[in-house]
Amino acid sequence: MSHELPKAYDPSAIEQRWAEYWVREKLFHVETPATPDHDHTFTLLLPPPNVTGRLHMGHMLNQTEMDIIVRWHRMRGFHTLWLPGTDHAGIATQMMVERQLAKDGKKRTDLGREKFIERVWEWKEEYGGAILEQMKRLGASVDWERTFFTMDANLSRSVREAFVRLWEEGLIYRGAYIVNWCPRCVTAISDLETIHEETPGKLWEIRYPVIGMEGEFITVATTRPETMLGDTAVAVNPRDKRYEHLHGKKVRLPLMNREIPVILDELAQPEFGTGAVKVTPAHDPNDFQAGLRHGLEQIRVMDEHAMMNENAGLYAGHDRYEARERIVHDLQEQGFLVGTKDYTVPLGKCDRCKTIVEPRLSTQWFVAVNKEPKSGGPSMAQIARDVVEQGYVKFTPENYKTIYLNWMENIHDWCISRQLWWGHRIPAWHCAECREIVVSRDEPKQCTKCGSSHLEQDTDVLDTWFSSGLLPASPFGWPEATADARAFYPTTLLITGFDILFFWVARMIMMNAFFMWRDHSDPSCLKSAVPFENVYIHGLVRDADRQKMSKTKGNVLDPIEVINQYGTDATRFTLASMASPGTDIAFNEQRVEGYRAFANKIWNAARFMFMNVDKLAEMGVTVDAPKVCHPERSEGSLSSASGLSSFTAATLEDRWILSRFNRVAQEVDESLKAYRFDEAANRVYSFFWGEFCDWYVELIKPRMFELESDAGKQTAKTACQNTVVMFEAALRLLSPMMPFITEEIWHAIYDGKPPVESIALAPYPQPDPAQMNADAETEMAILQDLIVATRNIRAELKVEPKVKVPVEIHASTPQVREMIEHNRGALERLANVESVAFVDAAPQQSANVRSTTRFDVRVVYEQKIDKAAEGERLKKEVEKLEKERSNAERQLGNQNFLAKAPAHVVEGLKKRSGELEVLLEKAKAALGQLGC
RNA sequence: AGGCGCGUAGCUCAGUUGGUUAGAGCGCUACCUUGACACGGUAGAGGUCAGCGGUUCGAGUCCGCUCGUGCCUACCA
Repeated sequence: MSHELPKAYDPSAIEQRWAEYWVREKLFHVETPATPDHDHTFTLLLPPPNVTGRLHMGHMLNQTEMDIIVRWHRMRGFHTLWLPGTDHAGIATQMMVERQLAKDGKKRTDLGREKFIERVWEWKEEYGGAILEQMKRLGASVDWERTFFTMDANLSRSVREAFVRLWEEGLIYRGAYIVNWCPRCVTAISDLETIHEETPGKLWEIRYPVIGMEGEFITVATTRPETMLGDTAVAVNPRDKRYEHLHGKKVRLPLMNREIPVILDELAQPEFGTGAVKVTPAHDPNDFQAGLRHGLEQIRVMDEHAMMNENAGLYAGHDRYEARERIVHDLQEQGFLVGTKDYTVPLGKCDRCKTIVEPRLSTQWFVAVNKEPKSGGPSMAQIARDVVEQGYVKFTPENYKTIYLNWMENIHDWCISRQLWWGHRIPAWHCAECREIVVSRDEPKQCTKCGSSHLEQDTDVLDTWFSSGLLPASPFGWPEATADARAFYPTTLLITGFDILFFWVARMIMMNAFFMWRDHSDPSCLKSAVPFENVYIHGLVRDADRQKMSKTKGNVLDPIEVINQYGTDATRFTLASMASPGTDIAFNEQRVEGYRAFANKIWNAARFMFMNVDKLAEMGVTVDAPKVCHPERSEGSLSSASGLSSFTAATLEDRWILSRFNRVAQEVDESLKAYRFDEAANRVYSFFWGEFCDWYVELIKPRMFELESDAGKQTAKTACQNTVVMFEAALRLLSPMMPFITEEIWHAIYDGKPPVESIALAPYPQPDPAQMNADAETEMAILQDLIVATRNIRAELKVEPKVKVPVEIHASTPQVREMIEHNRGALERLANVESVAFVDAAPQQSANVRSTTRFDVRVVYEQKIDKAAEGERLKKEVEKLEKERSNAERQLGNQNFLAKAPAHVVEGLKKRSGELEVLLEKAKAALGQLGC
């Protein structure tokens, strides 16, 4: 093989190419298996981004985590499907197109519903794929062939099916209730889409004169005085003695001059304020309920834009806040305003446009989540609780289980209708003759009640989350029991952010579990009804100062720009290395720089490897590329081998790196099983850089460079072969986290003729206990200590870097001595040592000596040293050792400790105590030698 | 108003069921262009684990309180 990697690592030169290759070759496409095999299938649904979306850091974190898990499973031989799609995003998309129309001075009503929807589809075709294109640059290994859209024909069919079934079960109802209304979006929104913010406001106290009782008033308080125009009663608590004399009376509503009754209702709480409350059934949810209890008239005083309407008397035509000012002014003028207080109100705002929500009486469609279906069985919320309580859906981190159950416990009916045009139109038709509502999967020809053919479809569309709540069953063809559904449902895992836990995760569990459970032939089987078996919830990506990224703050980082600057691999690795469960990520560009350096390190290690392979090739010595088998994907069985069968463990460093690799492979597997992306990333990082590059490569260099004799060439061949084999395996280990650079180097190792089309299809290294070697690790640790100690003395003595020095070594045992003798070359090379001499007695302590329990090493070098600094260093060490020793002595002298602590802890401490004696003695001797 | 979480080196964070010497990256200091890499190498400085009290042979880890800080949920005028 002959390889020419460019001198500098340049991610932009390779990443685009591989991203396109993976898509073009359909490498991550999976067929539907003929026979389902859930134990060896891994399915994951991409939380579908909005068609209006642009990729942000949150997406990138989410997708990096998913891609790592997906690639890891795929390489371990699972039949792996990562299903992508986009969401039609009702309000957001409609707003986008409306804005486009506004540029031509047009409104959607100018076009009419049909033409407008056509425009939205055109928009979607043109711009809707942008975010998916961006995803490709991240290397997301999704099955592009299966990309869905929530308004595709088959998904729309699922939506209609779900709606009709819920209607038939009596779980969908329509009626006039108070809903959260956004006057800017001109639609109802759900409770969840209303965000509450404590906002400073005012509390106005107004007195209503009691009719027939001159000089008598009832004082009420309100934060929204404009609603008083719609008051139809004043409520007092029946137990409230203060108002007993007013029972059955009427009051005159100021400004409107309307007579309204004093009613007795628990709505009014004696402890709060004056104990009397104005009742506005058309503009407040509590008042609405009270209104129903007392048969009060509902007077709407605002229109859908929150402008005061014809019922608002003098104030008609004014905006709600303008009207408020005028009303307060007029009340003051007319002597009805008793007081004004500062007051903090929890204001509801529209999640999308931040407009203050107006509670509004309007006719909407609702899902009764707590109600039992007509044909029997538990409610939707009940099933949603059951599947989680019984562990069929597992949350990581676990505390989200409690949060979820808590929310599910207090869940209210869900308003699912929206007064928009873009979305799934409600499959209900109103009879023009008899007002009957006909709910149907297909457009009905005639009214089921009176037979009239004058039917008009309801104009509302469904909440976007109604359709996404049917994922992942819908793209698999629900309600049909398709082969896809059998093979891939329930999905294995869902990875998402906590911000959509209630919006989406909870609704998916609720809707899927409800329908699948009822579909199931064996209804006791909740296990197979769930939409996914595991949920992993990750944190938020914040800026470097832990601030939430937001457009208004201007601290939003565009992942594509970060990628352009540092490369996708480095950016992915950064996110992975910081993704510790349960915590947010403070995204720091310096960190990305560090991981770009890591990629560069790998790149250069590869160049070193290829340089030597090529040098040998020129001498006629061939180094073979390692053989890698294709994971047996149809079987789904895990490849048990580390892929290191052609590694020759000839020397200590060989045995050591082989052992370390297997141990690291094990740790990475364990980390990923627990979604510890940070641990997995850090393990691979420190292995590749801190062990493979810093030690192994340095240690084998002598073997690589001695090419004079035939024997030398053979030694070099083995060393080189080992490097290639180890490198190749390490690439596979790293590949899920850094798919691009690993793919590039991997193909280079195989000289463009790899055993499979992609490293992503090669087997993931699995730990092999037979290749682990505790002795080699211990010996290597001693050798490393020896080298570091020697370097340490050199630095302390300020030996010129280029000067080689002789050392004397006293080994604690013959075995240690033998090991050092075997590896004296390493010591000479890595610590710049001229010669090694072994001595029988431990050398006298001095600044030239370092001691451990295994060896003493003395550098033979005469140089005036900084006595003060050396003394300082030794004093510190003695202090530290003494403190530790006294701790140990105290513990070991404690009968309770000896009796209660586990044996290995006691043993360990005894051993350490012995070591401390030796080390302390030596350190003290050194200090004495120094004359301190 | 309820609920949850966090506070460990200058910065960003690890620290698994309490167990011997609290770690990493970046930054910092000194030295080094050694035949892959200055996006590099070698050595080093830096922590009373927010504070107080308790449980325990033993606490960064468990419990209580205090201070600081962040988030979620909620129809009280």
